[in-house]
Amino acid sequence: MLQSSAPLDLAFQALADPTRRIMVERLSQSPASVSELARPLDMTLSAVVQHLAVLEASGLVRSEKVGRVRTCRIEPQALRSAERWISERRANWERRLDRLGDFLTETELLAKPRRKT
Amino acid sequence: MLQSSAPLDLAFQALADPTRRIMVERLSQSPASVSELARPLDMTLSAVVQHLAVLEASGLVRSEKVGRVRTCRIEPQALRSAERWISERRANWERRLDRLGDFLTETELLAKPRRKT
DNA sequence: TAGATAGTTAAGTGATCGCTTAACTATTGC
DNA sequence: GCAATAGTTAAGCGATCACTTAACTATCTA
Repeated sequence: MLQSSAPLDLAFQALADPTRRIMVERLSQSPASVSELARPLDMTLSAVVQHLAVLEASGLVRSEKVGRVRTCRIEPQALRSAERWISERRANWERRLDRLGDFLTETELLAKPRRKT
Repeated sequence: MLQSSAPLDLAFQALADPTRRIMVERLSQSPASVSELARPLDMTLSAVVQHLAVLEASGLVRSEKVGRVRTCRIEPQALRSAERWISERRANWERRLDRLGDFLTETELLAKPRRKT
């Protein structure tokens, strides 16, 4: 499925890289400049800027430049969308398992009504 | 950051592809065979098998073969880990925003104690 | 047992990724 | 105004990705 770039593609793609997760982690504490984001990372500033571009394209991070400093901050809405997609699927599956459990219990009760549960 | 393949890398990587999200979506309804997973997808069975391998490597999906049919089902635990990573970061950020809000309100109250809020 | 069904595996291909180097621009402090 | 700071951009490179084709292995059914 070539070049789909739906919002969720971009968000999960962005979160798939450990460097970018470190950046998100950092930004979840407080906003930070590009150099601050780069500090703990073992790569060139250039690489960090490129990661930042991915994060911004995904909507997970927003930034604005004042003077020569670009300040980056997290955008919780995009985070929420990704989170919701997962939780809905998981919830759906778990609801189904519950119903199945109920069904099995019922069936068992009908088959051997004397057995205590 | 070459070949890190931590569990979260694999999970988000797996979820980044729309085809694989369709497969997870399908599996969140009920278990399914490889061919059933392939039915709505516009690609060869071979490609679907390869996507399935990615999903299994990520731990999001588990499968077992009986006779010539491989039945796939969702593994909610891996889904939960990914979900939790996101929700913790988001929660962290939002808690911070709340504290900031409180601080600003307080400051405002101290500065202009007469103003009603 | 022959033919259909269900899936597997390997090899190849073009596109995208994650990075580097290098050259550059804009801002700030002395 | 000059040097340091902060970030940007383009080109290039090897690795990985999402496929395809093709050849193959089981299993089931008539």
